Amino acid sequence: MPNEPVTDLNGLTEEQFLKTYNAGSYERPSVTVDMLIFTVMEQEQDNYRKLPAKSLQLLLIQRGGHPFLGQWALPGGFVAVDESIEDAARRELFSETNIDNIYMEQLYTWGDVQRDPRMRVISCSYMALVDRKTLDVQAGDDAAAAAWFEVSHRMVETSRSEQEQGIRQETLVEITLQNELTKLSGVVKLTETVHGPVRRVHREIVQSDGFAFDHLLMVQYAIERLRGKAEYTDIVFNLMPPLFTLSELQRVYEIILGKDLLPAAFRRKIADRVVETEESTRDAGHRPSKLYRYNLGWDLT
Amino acid sequence: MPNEPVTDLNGLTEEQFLKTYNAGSYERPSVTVDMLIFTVMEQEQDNYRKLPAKSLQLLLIQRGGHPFLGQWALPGGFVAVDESIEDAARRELFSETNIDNIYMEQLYTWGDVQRDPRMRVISCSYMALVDRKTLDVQAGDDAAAAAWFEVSHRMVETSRSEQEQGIRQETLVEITLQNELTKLSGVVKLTETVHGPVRRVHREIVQSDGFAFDHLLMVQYAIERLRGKAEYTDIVFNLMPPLFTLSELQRVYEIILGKDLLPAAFRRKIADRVVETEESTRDAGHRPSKLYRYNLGWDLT
DNA sequence: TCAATAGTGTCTATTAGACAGTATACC
DNA sequence: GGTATACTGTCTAATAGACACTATTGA
Repeated sequence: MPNEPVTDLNGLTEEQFLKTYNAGSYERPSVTVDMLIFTVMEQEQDNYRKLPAKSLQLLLIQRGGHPFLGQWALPGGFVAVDESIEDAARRELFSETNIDNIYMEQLYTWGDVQRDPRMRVISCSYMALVDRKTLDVQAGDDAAAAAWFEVSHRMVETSRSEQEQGIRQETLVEITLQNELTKLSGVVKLTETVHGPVRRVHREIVQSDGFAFDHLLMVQYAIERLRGKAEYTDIVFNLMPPLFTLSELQRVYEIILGKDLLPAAFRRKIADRVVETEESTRDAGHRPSKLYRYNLGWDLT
Repeated sequence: MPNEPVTDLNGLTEEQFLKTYNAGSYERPSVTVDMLIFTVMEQEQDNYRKLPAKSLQLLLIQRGGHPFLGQWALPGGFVAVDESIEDAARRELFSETNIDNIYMEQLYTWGDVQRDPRMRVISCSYMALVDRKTLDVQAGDDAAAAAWFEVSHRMVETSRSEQEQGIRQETLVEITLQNELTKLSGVVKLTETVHGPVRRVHREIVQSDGFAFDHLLMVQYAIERLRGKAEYTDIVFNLMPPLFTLSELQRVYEIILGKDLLPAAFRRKIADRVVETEESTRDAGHRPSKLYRYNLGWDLT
């Protein structure tokens, strides 16, 4: 006994409605994805004894056309109408790295009206984390002017003012991206207003040298998120190779958190996220170190 | 001494390029915002001594046309081409609540191809938190079929399987929204896969009774985020009136976190986020309670 | 007086921070 | 042997959990 189908004010059933539906021709924004692909690289060491220094790296692409010709931008592209946003992001990610199964998460959707001088473009940003060793197997590849840049950032100034309605705090964050050939830098102003319990953060580019679009904001946001998540998730392990020493792991945490950690406390804390293997490092100018791997599902029931 | 302007392969400067730029006429998705507006309400109490019970509430709107005619959906609307996403969200928020300066944060952007049966629609979801007392001043207003629903959710089943490549864990979350007139319920399946350190979460509606579109997923996601943020931010204070007792505050935390807290420990923890006032409650059938207000900028330098 | 909530003191368990001290390969 | 890193033991400080206890109002 079939139900009577629901009809709307025009007496149409849902099926009839959809058949005759006309999407209209009003103006729509374009939608893109922008990828923040991070990895950790080791620098060469002169002293055979010392461990190689590590640094956080970000993949950028040099623009070959207007606007922002010659400047550096995040890899990305348009989302097709018959493709989900996540699929578009994975497509871009794969085309840059040639690897599958990379950690990726949606970060934020940037929707200011004037963020692209050509037309209205809304951009959904994704952060991806890759282990450099896996990446080495097959990298470089196509993407003409893609390059890795060492990421560094620091707070250069903070000012605070109390107003009738609340508090306003401004922080300037200087972000530098550099490699052997190029050095890019810019400053993002974070304005935090507290009005009652309502906190609002506003980001603004106050100085930018070589960055296309609003991508500097995305970089700042991504670093902030990476830092935050490093403290309460296992996100950092996505930057590690399958086998690693606890010192290496600690270095990566230190780079991301921007502070030194005490070995004893660090080891205690990550003890159950990690499994010791039989293998160890060799040929270092010092005591060898046990290699560990990530403990799959340590936190699941 | 002006720099030589950069020209592209066609010999155009950026200015010339933008003047002649043609956005093309390929198909674009529509972009909407969907608002998750939460508040906390008090139920009437029969026993004059007892404190009124509180519950988390979400604002929904009953659809007056196809598709999903008669079902309930999150308030929302299209983002105009000359309006930022955030402006669109604030516009929607204001049109539902008639108040300004409400806490609002971007949650997630939903981009599956088939999420709207009419056409390709990408939706950016925002969560807003309002104190019910402020809201009472002027609410109800226009929005024909808007109504508050009590939100409850519980895990109904968890299963776990180990595969060659990693671990897969499925959790069913039952979400119920109800008020005096209507009871909606649905089940969301969360699939968490761990493959190496790469964790991925997939959400899927497995049963839905009265919810339009994929809005049940948004509700589940928002609850998860609210819970998470309650633990490490002051987000909860956005649900409180300007003056509140510590017991009231504790109840709201308990509702959101889904567990009971010990008064002594709770008071210690929030002690410096809060300022005692001269006022206290009266006419309760028991010892009166000091009223507190949020301590603006307690964490800023 | 008593029901119901408000609020405090204190013991214990757990976790984080600090730092000294031992261990070990390789040139 | 000396250098640079690997790793552990233990004291202390800070924080969270548990729970008993006292305080205060209005019907």
